[in-house]
Amino acid sequence: MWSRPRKAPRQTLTLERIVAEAVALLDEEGADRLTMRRLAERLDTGSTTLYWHVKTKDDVLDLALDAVFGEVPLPDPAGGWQAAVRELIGGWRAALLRHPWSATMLDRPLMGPNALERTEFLYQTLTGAGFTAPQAAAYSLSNYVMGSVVMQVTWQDRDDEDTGAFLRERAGLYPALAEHGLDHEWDATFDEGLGYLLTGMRQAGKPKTGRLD
Amino acid sequence: MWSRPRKAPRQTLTLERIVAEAVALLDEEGADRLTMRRLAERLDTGSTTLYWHVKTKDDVLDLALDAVFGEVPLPDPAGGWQAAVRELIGGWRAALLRHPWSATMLDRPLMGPNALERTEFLYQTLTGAGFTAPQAAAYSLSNYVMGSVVMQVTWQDRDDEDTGAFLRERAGLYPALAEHGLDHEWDATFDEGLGYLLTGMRQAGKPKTGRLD
DNA sequence: TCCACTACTAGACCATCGATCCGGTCACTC
DNA sequence: GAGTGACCGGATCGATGGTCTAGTAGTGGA
Repeated sequence: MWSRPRKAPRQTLTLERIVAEAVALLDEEGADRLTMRRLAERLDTGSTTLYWHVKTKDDVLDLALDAVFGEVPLPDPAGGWQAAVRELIGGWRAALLRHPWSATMLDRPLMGPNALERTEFLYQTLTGAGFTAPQAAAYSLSNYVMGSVVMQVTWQDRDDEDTGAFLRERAGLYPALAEHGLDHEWDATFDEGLGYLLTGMRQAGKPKTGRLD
Repeated sequence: MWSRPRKAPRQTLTLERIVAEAVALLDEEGADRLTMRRLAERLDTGSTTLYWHVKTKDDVLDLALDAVFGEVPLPDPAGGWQAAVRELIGGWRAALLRHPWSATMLDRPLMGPNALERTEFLYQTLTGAGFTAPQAAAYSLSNYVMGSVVMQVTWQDRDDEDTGAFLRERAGLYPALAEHGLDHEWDATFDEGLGYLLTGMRQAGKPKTGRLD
């Protein structure tokens, strides 16, 4: 998708409008309700027309997902690498949570310009902090956000009543889970886990470079 | 009479056979090639028949996914909590990677008995290690595995040629990414990130309980 | 011995989807 | 003012998830 050359625009229907409407539709109705027909209808056109601007439906999804990444603010690096990482990752998470459908789509290559820009920022922040091989750190951090969002989106809107009851019924089988796993303070838990990662990264880096704090 | 084919004996089609065949089909052809028709064909029956054993296709997927979790060995807790966690999480990752299609399905509630058993084990290991509130730790760890698998599955089979070329062409835009982000030693990187997490967890727990080592 | 009942199977069918074919229309350019 | 290429859409294709209808084979009861 990203490597294909862009067609010249004309007027009424533009790629931007398509993407914006796709995001709106996804926000309002969810991933499984996005069909080319429905999207076309909202844009007051025929489904065929969309295929002039876009090769497949997957293109629409790729573009919509990258639009979400575009909402992630790039932090000011002046506050130190850990603050920058926290801010970037936090914004990353917030943007994905604002558009819960995006969690279902993280299994596609994030090669859009917005996603790449954020990843590049992460790598630069980490190398700037003294990591000579920032890959593992960047990998851990992005894995952690992705996983967190997928997990939260999967569980938070499901009837907490239902899962709660389900697990409590089986408290005999899963005692620790039933006792500690039910109430979720998503934000706090996320921050705590991010803290673990940053602590570990600081520790691992220190002996080598002495700069990571 | 004698030329008539003997009708297959009773009990030919069981839920177990359906799930096993679904996993095999998913392994061989991938998630998007699993259709009820194809699955029925492989089981030498009609697609309708499947719906006697199963309510929807999602049921098949839920069962198949939980079957993958069933492959994750439960470690021996005797070696200490960190070894147990490493072993559980490593086996978790390995099982998912053996069935790459499973990465696409992590956005559904993992309420199967096999998945729950592993989660319970994780919670028990962590509480046994002295974590009074093991939720954040368990959350971090499972998020990390999930994210790692999704990331690796997304990227490793994609033509490394293509993404490599794509990024190198844009090395001006994404210098740090092009320099450090291309070669992947998946296993080592995963272990390193897991190390960060465990270090962070140890540090965080120590002052409170003094037992986490 | 017969009959009802359960477990199970299949073909035809429905609505819907992504995508394409083919036939247009409109705004520019030469 | 003819032509060209950007743009649009109705009809349609093949495939899918799922249901309806119509069974059949074996089992237990009377």
